[in-house]
Amino acid sequence: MKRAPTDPSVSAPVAAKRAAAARGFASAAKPASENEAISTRAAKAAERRAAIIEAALDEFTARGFAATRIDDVAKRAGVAKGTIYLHFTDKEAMFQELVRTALVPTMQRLTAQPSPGVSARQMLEAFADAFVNDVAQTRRGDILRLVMAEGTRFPSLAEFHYRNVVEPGVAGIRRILELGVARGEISSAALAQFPQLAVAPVVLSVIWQGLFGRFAPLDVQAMLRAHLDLIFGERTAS
Amino acid sequence: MKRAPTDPSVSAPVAAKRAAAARGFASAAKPASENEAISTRAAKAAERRAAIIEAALDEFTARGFAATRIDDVAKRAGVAKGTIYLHFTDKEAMFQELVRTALVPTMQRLTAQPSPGVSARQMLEAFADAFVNDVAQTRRGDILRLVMAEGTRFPSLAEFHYRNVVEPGVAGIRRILELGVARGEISSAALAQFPQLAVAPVVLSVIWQGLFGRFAPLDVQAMLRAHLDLIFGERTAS
Amino acid sequence: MKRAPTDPSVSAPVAAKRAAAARGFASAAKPASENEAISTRAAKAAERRAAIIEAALDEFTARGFAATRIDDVAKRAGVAKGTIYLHFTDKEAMFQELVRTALVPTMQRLTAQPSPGVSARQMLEAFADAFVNDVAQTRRGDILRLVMAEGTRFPSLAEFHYRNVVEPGVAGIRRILELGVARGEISSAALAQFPQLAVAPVVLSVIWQGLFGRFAPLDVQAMLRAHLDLIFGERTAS
Amino acid sequence: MKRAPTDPSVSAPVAAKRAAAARGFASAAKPASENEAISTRAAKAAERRAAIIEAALDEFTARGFAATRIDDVAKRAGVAKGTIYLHFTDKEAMFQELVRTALVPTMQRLTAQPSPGVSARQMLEAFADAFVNDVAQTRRGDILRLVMAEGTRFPSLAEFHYRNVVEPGVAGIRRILELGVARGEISSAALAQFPQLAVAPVVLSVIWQGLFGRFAPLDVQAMLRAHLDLIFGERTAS
DNA sequence: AATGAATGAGCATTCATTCAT
DNA sequence: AATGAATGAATGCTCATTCAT
Repeated sequence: MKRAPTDPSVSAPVAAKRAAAARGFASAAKPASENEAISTRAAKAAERRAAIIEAALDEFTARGFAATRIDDVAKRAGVAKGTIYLHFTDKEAMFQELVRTALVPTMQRLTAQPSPGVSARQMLEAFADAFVNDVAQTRRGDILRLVMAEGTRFPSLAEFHYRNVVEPGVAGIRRILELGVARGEISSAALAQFPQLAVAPVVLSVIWQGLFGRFAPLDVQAMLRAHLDLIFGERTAS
Repeated sequence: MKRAPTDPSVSAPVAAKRAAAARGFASAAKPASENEAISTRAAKAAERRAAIIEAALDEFTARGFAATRIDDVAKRAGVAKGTIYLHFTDKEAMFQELVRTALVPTMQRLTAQPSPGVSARQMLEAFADAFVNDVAQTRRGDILRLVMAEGTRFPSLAEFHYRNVVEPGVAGIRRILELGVARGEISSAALAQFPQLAVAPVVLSVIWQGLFGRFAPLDVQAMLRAHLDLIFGERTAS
Repeated sequence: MKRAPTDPSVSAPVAAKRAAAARGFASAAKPASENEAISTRAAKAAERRAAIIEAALDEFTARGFAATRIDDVAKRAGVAKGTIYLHFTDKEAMFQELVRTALVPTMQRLTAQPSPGVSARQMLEAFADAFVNDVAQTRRGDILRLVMAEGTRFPSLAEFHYRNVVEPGVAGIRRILELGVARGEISSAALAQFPQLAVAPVVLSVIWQGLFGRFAPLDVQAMLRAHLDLIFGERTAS
Repeated sequence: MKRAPTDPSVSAPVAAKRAAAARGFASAAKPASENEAISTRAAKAAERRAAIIEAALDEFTARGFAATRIDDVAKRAGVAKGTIYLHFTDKEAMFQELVRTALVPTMQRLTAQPSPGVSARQMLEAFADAFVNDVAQTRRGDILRLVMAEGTRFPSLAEFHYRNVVEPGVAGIRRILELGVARGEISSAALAQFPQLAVAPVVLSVIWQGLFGRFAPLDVQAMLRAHLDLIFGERTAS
């Protein structure tokens, strides 16, 4: 099994710059210093940390936990190997810390409070669209895949995601489904008992694209729409 | 990440014996000699090979490819390390060889020819039952999970499974769905366009049980039944 | 360093046959049984032993001691690995036994009694010709090279060759040189003190051809003749 | 073949110190900093590299390429195994790199421009003396032996030495011989056609001392002098 | 804080030797 | 005697982690 560079087009320093501007993932670490010109020690440290996180995610999603080398993460982040250990106690801590925080905000947004006057179908459509736009087509999809792939080896990680991503997500979906049943939009009461059924195509799409996307890509959006038709009992034209 | 024995209750010799009786995986290698007492060289070799396969599957499913040590496979199989290299050229060949062949026969059986006079619902029910009995509750479920987890790192493996497991499986399901639509059992024509929707809960269940089964087990059978109700438009009692 | 087959054109069975007919090296082992048709156990064993010796020499000269694999010797000899251990206690014993006996008879012939009425020059010419024909152009040259290459690591082997090949050889040459001096053929008396000087070009040629022969072959015969001219004080035409 | 320490009298730290003072081999790496007390990172690295080179030469010359263990080189150099891989990509690269550079400067000096007003005999005498002092009696002699022993297995190494050591050396000797012929010092014109004849005793001495030096040492200096007498046609007193 | 050279435990693979058949 | 499957010690190389600068 040869080892290939994850992204040879990105040189280390460029990667560092790009990483410094990482959206979302490490925003908490960089307190948006009052002035861009001001570059305090703390700001620099935050930048570095963000670069490391960015690089680590790239490597971990591309290679998995075991096959990722700290050396490569460091190179990609544009820092020295030792620097990583100033931010993370060890490789596993880095992995778990990164993967833990990477999805929570997104999932919280995805399963946010439904607006009152909206139909269940519209809610699920919004959810599906958000998933396609914010997860399936971004690096978050890779992270989701990573959690599924490595979760078995990191029980605490799996449980963390269950508590913070899956459970709330399923609960949110269930609320929507119950609303749909209550309003008569959905005829199958069993669906609310297994909200997983509503999410299953999302899980499948993540796996599918990761394994087969290269040669047999799936039109996730269309599939999710067909799924909603199924749930809401609408007969689609053949 | 501390390394723990995958199954400390099984001593090496016992493992070897158990392996000798391995169901399915290496059956081709042991031609069921006329008499059990007969123990030819070939039979012994087949036994050993079966033991290695068994052990390797245990270790690979428990730890993943990278974290599995040949030494542990050997110990678990009750053979010396060198013996493994009499049967497989290297670790990766062993991994791919095992995982490639492990699912194909089962999947072929699962998606076999539907009996003529049977309803689409019955067919899918049979499929769901077979999956629960032969995959979800056996080691094949672990292997399926393993393919999902490592497939990204082994493109040829992913493609092999696509061609030999996924594509035929999806095609089989599609035929059933089309039959259902033709017979009026299924109202949603879009389903036949995305047979993946019919299989999605199966994929979800594999992932779910692998990650969360320990603390939040899923009643896969019940879920699949609910899913069929959804597909066939039957309103289940709440 | 990739490992390449020493002689891919020779298949194992053919090699065995050819080995069975090995000239010289193992003749002592095959007592020329009364009748060729008779193939006693002993004769078969001798044949096998000869095949092993032949194969071992091929491999050892091609790869050196450390890089030669018993497995390859067995394959080349057309016998099973275990069979080798019926004839030799271990790899080193095989190596030493082979290399020890391979040169002695030849060297004895090369330094045999000088015919009485022959000039010193003629004697040395005969020696040079014999060396070129029987050593430089045959596998014995490889063996000589092998001894030079591995001798440092096998002190007893080096000493054996000193006692049985070098010492007698040098003594023989010295006798010839003294004869030449006594007869007035040779003017330099110092030569007889260092008979090694007379043999030095022979040693050089073995090394040279082994290392550089591929791209810078040496005309050994011509060089040896020039050397004789030097020794016997004849001025060669430019 | 029992494995014995090459030089048990030298403890690791001592070896490192000694290596730091290695003559010639790694001189380029240590830029002779202004003050001996100054110990920059670069200097330390150079020291380490020199220690590794020294140790590796010891081991390689004592055991040959295949039988040398990286572990032993590391121990002897007083560094950890991994450190070696910071300086050389792998064992073969280390071997070739060391052996390639070890002889070139010496050989260049040996075959340097002859002073104009000097006789051919004096030139060859200077060459012989330099060889005895700088090669035969130093570790360079071992390296030369090593090249002869392993050259067959490393064609590129053999060719490198041919181009950089042998070819220029032979050319230099040839020039001297031609000068001698032109001046009437040398009567045999054939000698200039085979300058190898002038070097042959040098080659023989390297081999001889390596194989038989322990129990039958050769007075190389005297032999080379006798050889010069032979070349220049002087009759030595018996 | 940052660096990156140094460390050494860890692991895949090889191969001489043994021994049951 | 002959076989070749099985063994397991040996060894090259990797890479997470440490620490002197």
